[in-house]
Amino acid sequence: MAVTIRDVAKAAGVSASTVSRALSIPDMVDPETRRRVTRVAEHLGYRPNRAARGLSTGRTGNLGLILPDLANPFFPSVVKGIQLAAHQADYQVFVADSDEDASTELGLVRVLAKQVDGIILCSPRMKPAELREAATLAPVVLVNRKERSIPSVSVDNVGGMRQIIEHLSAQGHRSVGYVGGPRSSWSNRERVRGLRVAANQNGVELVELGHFAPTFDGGTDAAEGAVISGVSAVVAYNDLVALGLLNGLRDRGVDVPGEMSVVGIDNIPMSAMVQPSLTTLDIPKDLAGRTSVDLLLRLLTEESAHVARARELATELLARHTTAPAPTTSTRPTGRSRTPRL
Amino acid sequence: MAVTIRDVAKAAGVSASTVSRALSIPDMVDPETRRRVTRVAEHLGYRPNRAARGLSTGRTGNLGLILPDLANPFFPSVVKGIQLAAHQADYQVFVADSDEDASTELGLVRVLAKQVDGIILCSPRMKPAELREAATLAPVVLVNRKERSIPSVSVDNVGGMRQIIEHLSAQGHRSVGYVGGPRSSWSNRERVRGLRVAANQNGVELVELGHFAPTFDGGTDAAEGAVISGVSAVVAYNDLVALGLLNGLRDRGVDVPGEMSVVGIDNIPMSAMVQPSLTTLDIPKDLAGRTSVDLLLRLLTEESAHVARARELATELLARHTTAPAPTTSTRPTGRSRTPRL
DNA sequence: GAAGAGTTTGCAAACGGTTGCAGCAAATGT
DNA sequence: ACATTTGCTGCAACCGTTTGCAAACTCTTC
Repeated sequence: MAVTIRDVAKAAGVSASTVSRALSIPDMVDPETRRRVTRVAEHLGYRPNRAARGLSTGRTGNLGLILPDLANPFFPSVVKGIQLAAHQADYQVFVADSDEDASTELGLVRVLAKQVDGIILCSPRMKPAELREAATLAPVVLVNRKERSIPSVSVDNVGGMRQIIEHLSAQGHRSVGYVGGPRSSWSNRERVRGLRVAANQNGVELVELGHFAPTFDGGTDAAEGAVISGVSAVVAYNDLVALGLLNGLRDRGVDVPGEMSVVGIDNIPMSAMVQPSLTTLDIPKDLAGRTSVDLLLRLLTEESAHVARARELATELLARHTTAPAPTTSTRPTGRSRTPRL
Repeated sequence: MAVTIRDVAKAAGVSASTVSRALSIPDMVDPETRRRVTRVAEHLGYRPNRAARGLSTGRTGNLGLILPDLANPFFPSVVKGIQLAAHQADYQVFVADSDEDASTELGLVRVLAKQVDGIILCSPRMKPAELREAATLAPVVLVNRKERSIPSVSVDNVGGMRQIIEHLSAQGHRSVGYVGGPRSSWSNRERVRGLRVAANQNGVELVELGHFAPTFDGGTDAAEGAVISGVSAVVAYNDLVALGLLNGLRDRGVDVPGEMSVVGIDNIPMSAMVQPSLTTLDIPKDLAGRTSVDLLLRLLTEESAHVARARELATELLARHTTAPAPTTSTRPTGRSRTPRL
């Protein structure tokens, strides 16, 4: 049916090996033959069968990507970055969504392991032991997470939290709430840690408001607690939560940013569209995707020894319109004060 | 490195063929042998190499999925539906994002064709001739689009548009605007067509406001024209556009739904979160994904002759809070009138 | 007890590539 | 003119499966 290497060989009057070499190790064959072969191949519309090639070389030209939830607007940018970088290197990407279920993820790793050259794993919930098991099944790069001895691309959470706290502190907030994400999430733990350190250093009181689902509804649920706690600003686990929180606050008649400042994390597209637009910590999603592919391919090709195995990306606070100076008892909050930019 | 069928064979004291059969055509081997083989395979952690299997059977166990933009919140649900159905049938999915570029898409089809058993193609922009070319390269199922002779899963756009117009008409709107999507989009053309028919039948004037990018910003851009046109309600090409439009209208001080009603299409998650929540035409995204896999696999296995090749899914109007009775010259719009439900 | 039928198994040839090795011709060295 | 290197090519084995075919064996059946 499809045109094979032997078809090309016959048509060009050479052996299959020569065709193979003409296409993949060009300067091992005579320029004249090479030209003829490539012309014939082109003409016949020959495309090497990657599966077959994979069989003999052990390299499939495929990458696997496992992530918890494609519907979370954080991920599409990452995926796009990954796809872009992969395609440029002539790799295809298998994407698998685990529906936020860590056990499914390990299963997916098992299934994918044999079919790909490496796996990009975005699994905030897997346990360290599981991660290490996964890493034995195939070359793995972790995204948005660090784990001893496994290559990873992560984000400077601590630095990001510092930026957030400093921004709030500079505006006079002395008591800041944190609407936490899932207890089992690695990022969540990192963020709490970063917030504590930064709060401490800036003389700010950090009030942990509990754990919530990393969704819009999770944020809505958190509004009540935020109001009661008496903080003047709240940081949310991510933008989706922050958006829900904004919604919950509005329902309760709390003016943002006049009476309460809100900060998100991720900078998902929606955060700039909403009104007032959300102050948030930008995470370079697309870059993270590209970097992870870059790292993975390096590990596959290079002697893998002397390549930096953990990369940490910088974040940047985008001061938009949900943060403002803390209301004081003496002054009524204006709600129209200009939001300072960093 | 990995354990092969021969390893299992040796360990079980049988030939490779027997192992192969024990696992894939169980009742062709002696129950006793079968038991032994499966036990050994299990114990050794044997997993058949799919690429190798693909080589000899011609079936890869992979499906390709090509779509224009993962970042468009419409698609993740579709992708999830596809993945779910595919995994259940023991297929893996290659996902490729074309960045809204139709020519990239044809290239992707070419690349994927040899590596997958079939392709699910979601390409609003490809020309019919290109689609037909694509369909010659691999079994193809179209999603959200119909094209003579190519199997497809689409949505009842005309019926949906009728629901929208009837809803608006019932509330006294006599002049309805349409914020169009890209000129080259098939769905857009279908929607215009459906709107015209329905408007005609309901004695409603349809004002086409032009073509806009299928994004939030596209919607924002459309606001000015909508206001000027003097319509009392506007239908947007999709929810993203509707959301942008809402934003643009607010900037201009136009009260929704008091002075202007707005209807979206797609029912993306965000549409329920925004305030006021968006009245929109729900498209069964997840179902569309599952159906497309179902159809594709049927075409691959069944004698493919007598399987319905085009499936059309029903839509449902979700009346939320951006639609209300048309303002009249005699009565001032209240803006707080209760939005009727269908 | 031999022939025929039915099971169960193994051999070997694919599937479509890659690659070590050997062969051959031309170029180079002396 | 001969030996040696160099450059290019083909042969054949291999990657891990599946599968047509035939061999071997076990039952029936007459």
